[in-house]
Amino acid sequence: MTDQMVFRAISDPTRRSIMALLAGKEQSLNEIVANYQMTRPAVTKHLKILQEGGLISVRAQGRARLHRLQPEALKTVSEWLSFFSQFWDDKLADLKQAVEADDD
Amino acid sequence: MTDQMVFRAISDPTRRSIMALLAGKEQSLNEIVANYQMTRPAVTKHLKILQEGGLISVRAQGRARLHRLQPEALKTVSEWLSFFSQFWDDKLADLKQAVEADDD
DNA sequence: TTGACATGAAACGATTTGGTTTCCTATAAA
DNA sequence: TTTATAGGAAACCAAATCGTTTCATGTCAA
Repeated sequence: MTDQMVFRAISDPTRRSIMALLAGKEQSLNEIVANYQMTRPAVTKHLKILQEGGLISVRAQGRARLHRLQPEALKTVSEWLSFFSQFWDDKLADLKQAVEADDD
Repeated sequence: MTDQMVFRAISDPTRRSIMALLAGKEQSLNEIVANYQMTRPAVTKHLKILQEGGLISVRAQGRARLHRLQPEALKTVSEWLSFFSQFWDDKLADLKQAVEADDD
């Protein structure tokens, strides 16, 4: 579950769409598939890559497997971004730092 | 220069490394190449993809072509992230919104 | 204007990616 | 204990990705 796996996971539009879909509630494979025109195995592969990036978790419930978003994995991206954000918006970067320092 | 091009551009570790390299100062192709073990044409291709994502700009100076980071393009990623950040850190998301609202 | 240097362009190749079809397994319900 | 349903796995394919080598072009300096 390296940093690279996260960046890889979010690079595909279908996967970002699935993340948005799961933001509301956990969903089974078939529920997710219903939102796309691709086949079930194709979606399964996207879910596997999201899982490898730590962006979703899966739990079995009977014969269904429920997929849940794990947004904390996006902190990797957030931290990477914050380095560059100073170049476009110092004010925001400073505030962000302050908040994060306050949290820890 | 769609959103997808930005996500594509940052998905490769070499390209993220080049971005960090250019954060300090603009650099010529050969200067950039000196930092990697791959050939010049390989780096050229990475630079092209970064350009397509709007993440760098290029200007000619004599026979050199200077590459400069355009970090504003990362706002696309930042905005995408902010949607999910509410799920892991409401406080930070709120502050961020407040700052951005103040800026506009 | 010749030579050196910075870059561009084209052709090629191995691997990864994103999709498919087909078949198999496991669980719930009748 | 069948049967329908949810999902997994394997084999395959086209296109994209990331790299290479080779050759061409443009610009500066002597």
